[in-house]
Amino acid sequence: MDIRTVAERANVSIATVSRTINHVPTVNAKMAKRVWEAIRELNYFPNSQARALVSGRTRLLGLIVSEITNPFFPELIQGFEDIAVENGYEILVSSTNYDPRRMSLCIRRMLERKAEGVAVMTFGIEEPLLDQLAERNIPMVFVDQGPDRPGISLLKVDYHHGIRQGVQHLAALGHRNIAFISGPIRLHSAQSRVSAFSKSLTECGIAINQDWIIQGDHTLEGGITATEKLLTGSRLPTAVMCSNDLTAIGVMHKVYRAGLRVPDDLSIIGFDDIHLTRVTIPPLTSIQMSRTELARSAVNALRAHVESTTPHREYRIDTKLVVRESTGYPPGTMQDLRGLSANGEHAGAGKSARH
Amino acid sequence: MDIRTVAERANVSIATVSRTINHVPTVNAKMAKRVWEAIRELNYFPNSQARALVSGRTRLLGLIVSEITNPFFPELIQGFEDIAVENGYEILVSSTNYDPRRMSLCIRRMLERKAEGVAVMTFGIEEPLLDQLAERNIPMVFVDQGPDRPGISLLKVDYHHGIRQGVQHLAALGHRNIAFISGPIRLHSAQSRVSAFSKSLTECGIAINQDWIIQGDHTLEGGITATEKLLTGSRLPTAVMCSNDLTAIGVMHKVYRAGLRVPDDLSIIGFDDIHLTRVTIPPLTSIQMSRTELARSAVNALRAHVESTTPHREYRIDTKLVVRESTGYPPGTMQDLRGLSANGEHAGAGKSARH
DNA sequence: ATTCGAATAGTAAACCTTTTCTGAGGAGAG
DNA sequence: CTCTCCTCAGAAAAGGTTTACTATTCGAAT
Repeated sequence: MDIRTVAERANVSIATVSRTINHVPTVNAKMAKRVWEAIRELNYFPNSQARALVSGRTRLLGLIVSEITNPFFPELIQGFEDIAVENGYEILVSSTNYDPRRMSLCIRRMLERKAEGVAVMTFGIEEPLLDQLAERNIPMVFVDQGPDRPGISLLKVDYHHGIRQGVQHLAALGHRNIAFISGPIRLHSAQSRVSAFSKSLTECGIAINQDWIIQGDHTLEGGITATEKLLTGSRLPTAVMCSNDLTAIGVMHKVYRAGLRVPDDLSIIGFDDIHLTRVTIPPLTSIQMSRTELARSAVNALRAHVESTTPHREYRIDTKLVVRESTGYPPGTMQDLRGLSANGEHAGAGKSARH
Repeated sequence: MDIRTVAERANVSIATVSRTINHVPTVNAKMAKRVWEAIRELNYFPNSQARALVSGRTRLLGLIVSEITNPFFPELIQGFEDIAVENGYEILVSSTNYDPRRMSLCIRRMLERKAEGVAVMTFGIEEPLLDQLAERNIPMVFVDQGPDRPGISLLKVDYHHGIRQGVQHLAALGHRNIAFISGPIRLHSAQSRVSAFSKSLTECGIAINQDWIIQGDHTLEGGITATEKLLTGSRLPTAVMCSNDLTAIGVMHKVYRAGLRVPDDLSIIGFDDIHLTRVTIPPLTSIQMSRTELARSAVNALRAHVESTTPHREYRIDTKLVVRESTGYPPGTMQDLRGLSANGEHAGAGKSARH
């Protein structure tokens, strides 16, 4: 069943049917009504491939993420999809699993399916591969950094703001020995987070201990491994900041395994503020990077390029600290309060600090 | 740039190029080589819409899930994608968010994009809507139940096996007061899990207390709310089984908030065995339903229909108990052991039971 | 030498739309 | 009443591929 069937049924030409479907204003209201009726009766819907083939417009936005099993990304995908659909686009999601081979498959898929724009949310560097997209003038959005070309916009995340809040929060509680578990340092975003951390430490007058800056990989397991390294070190920090929440959850787990308590023995701060932070034990203090903002800006940027309405080169994304219960005073301070919390009441609740 | 450009460059007709690309055996090796070279030099790739339009084959498999932010689903999607790609298919994922309106959008998208087969992994009932797919003879896969028509396969999950193992495990530890937090009971799968639970209790000679069968909604919040209900009841169960892991994590959180300990005061068993169960505090005993199995069977079933090689009507999916540390003896028993674990060593590790 | 058949390249139709261009009909102006 | 202009429906081309059909070449069989 195709547009011709509808045309016959409504007693009009296929051109009229097409125009009706696409809401072209020059079609007579009476005829349009006949057409819509025929469409409903036949349960007709247009063939998107034929449509795309002739019009050159697929109304498809690509989204490349690194890992779909990291809860951060599904939340991002959800937002991206919602906003894309709101604007009449469909989305095509692909994940790289940090594998350059898969990255090139992703790109190929975007090309084959003729995505009109692609958001590259891998938080990393795969530029050489992405040249294929640039060559074909497909608008793109990157996070943090990207080639300076027309058709490319950047989502500039202000890591420093949130991370500084985190460090200040810890400093205010009395922490001076703060470790950082980074993401894979080949990722821009991971580097930016580390340097925002270092900078913030300096701002707070805290010395940087290189042994306490450990490379993780943004996974649960990475958090666990990094914590093992930290625990076997000569001196323990009193607080750990993590490059993402999954890492932080891994840290919490390992700390628990080691018989230590959060935040009594160690304060922990995550990054991303995924939904799960609300139910970890104790709930995780984290630096929020809004998925909705990220998604909205990405879609808007791509739309602006596609529909050639003055796109911006950069879109700013805020981060901010969300204090929960995984941060508290460093061990050895406030012994009076600590004594009080040793009864039936559970750890974090009684003594964790709130801003 | 199109197939014609390639043809000119390789000095052959477009038909030969097409045949080369599609590995049609009747093309002369020498020419094929020339064609491949031209393709590489031009960086050509075929237009998938044009291809699909004329051949009628999109090589696209649809996957409809209920919720992308529930970690179970990304794990499932990942598996589905991997196996689909292995077999030369691409996938089109859509989530319903338990909203019938979104479900019909999902279906429409599947139809418009001409998915060759659709796996409906919502674990629920939306059959009337899915008739549109059935009408057009699109092969489908459902979990547990589905209309009995040609072109439709079922993934029969053996809930009873895993859940019985769970109940037996609890019974062996001495539990007699076991609650169950179900999913939304309009879902087949949720119903099946409850009835498998009830049946298992009976098998173990444990009385069923209807007050302890509480409806949740497969979310963290649902787990928290259900636990609140449980806690305000006149009598507390000593163990809780949950219809999924997210619910269980919600329960653990609420139990922690209430100042109770897992498993000392309450044993908890989840369902699904998502990756996160390994790092909850304590690690969650859960009933495993393999995402890989589910994904593989779904893809295989769809392939069998599409490629019309004898598809099966049913594919069996196993479940099995994975014991971790959220289950232990009920409170009030084994006081001797309990006393021992009150020192620095952390709760679960010392006294939780392993099979 | 002629015919036949196999192998394989090329031609053209088909897939289903959108969109440009053409043309019909009606209204308004002279 | 005729002419012009405007509105809007229809015809037809275009988009990039696959594939059925046709054509060519070459070798083998008669």
